[in-house]
Amino acid sequence: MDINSYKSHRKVLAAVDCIIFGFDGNQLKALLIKRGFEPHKGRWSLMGGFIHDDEDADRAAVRVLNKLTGMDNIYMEQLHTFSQVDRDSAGRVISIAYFALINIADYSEQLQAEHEARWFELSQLPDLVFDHTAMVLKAQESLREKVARQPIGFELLPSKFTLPQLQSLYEAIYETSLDTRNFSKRILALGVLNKLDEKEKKNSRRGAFYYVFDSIKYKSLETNGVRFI
Amino acid sequence: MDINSYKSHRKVLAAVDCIIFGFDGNQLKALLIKRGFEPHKGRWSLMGGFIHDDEDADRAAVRVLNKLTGMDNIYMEQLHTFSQVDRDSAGRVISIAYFALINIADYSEQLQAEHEARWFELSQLPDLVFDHTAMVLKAQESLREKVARQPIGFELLPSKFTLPQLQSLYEAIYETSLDTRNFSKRILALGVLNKLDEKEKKNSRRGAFYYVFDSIKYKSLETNGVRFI
DNA sequence: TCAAAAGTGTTCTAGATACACCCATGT
DNA sequence: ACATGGGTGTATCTAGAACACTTTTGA
Repeated sequence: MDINSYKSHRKVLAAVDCIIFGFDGNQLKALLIKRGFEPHKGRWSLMGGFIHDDEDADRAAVRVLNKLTGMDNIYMEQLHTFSQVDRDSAGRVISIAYFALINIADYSEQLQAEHEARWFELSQLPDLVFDHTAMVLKAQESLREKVARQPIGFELLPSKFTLPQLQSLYEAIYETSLDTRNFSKRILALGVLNKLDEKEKKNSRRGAFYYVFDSIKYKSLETNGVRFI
Repeated sequence: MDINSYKSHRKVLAAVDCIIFGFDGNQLKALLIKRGFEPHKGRWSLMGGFIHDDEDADRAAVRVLNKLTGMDNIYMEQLHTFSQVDRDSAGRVISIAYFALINIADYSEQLQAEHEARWFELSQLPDLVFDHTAMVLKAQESLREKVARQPIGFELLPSKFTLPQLQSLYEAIYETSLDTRNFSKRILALGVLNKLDEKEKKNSRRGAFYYVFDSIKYKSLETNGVRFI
């Protein structure tokens, strides 16, 4: 704080916007809504909301996400604050952007309909209001950095998943292709996956074994940080 | 944005606070000021200020930093936004924190006196107002992550510097000690340093050669990212 | 029996680490 | 001559990259 009186400074509206990532087994996607009010009513937008008097930005982001998805305990982290003077055409609003990772299959069709929400491939985003496109791009960049060092990629998958699914998630995030042998070696060497007896049979005749986390080792990786890719 | 009218939401004050890192050749330090106004007048604090109507947070941070140091073109990046409801005892203020890297030798004694500013070792910070201690800790963490992948460590040094100085900078940032041979091998292998004929003779009888960046290769590292450590 | 995805091992290479002595110079 | 910090090379180890075939099973 510099100059004396707090009173001599104009206040601003403070909002949060959520970049919600999901993975459909194949593509990395972002959840967008049709904006329900002016300005730009009817255009595609990130889900967002103003910060209330009695909550900080983190709680506002959780509230906003919960409103759209009905979900709690979602992985979410603050991304960046966007504060261009004219970013919102309706007045001075600074927005604290968050990104969230959810298991796309858990997302209720009903809520989706209610909010006119839709999953978009990142390579095929529609025109977005304000600076929301920049937010999504920045979130994607940050996701790539994060997911290489913290075990958060799993947040995008169901609790049981197969190695081919996990590999395909990493391939989608990095827009690259990985060697199956090296991938499974490295991931299994981390010792955070437990193999189940059960197989997933939708994708192949042979079927692929399901895995789940060893949540104890998983936590220790979370605090220490590791190279996943 | 969620619920309709922008008008139904209370506005907040928006500020920036700067964590200013400097390196004295030995220790990594942060620049703090004696707060000149209430609340908490006279206590140690980060340099900060409110965001003006006609500027975004980045520009506010540059302005605030310039006011304290007289410097321009300083490396600075947004760190995190702090928005706890009661973080500022004088009212609702959200603060967008930035960290800056400066060459400590460039910082004018005169301005230091004017603002009652002082460099503090990170391990010996005084009590700080509000959540400023948390800001410094987060900045330190972020600096460590950043400096390993981007060639920003150099911002803390004079334009001519010696290998022992550079090594000692990395040792200070990571609070570790590095092998001299391996360090010089790796750094020189990056090909971003040019050796001068001149020697720095203050620290030893023999003297250590000065180096400067090869700014062209340096830029390409900046965009691509590399492992420095 | 065949199509389609799952699963698995070895070699090679490059980068990281460990490690110790001589050099230059001012006093 | 000696004390102090500067500068350099080699051997070893480890993690990552490259690479192709066999297995399973439903249709």
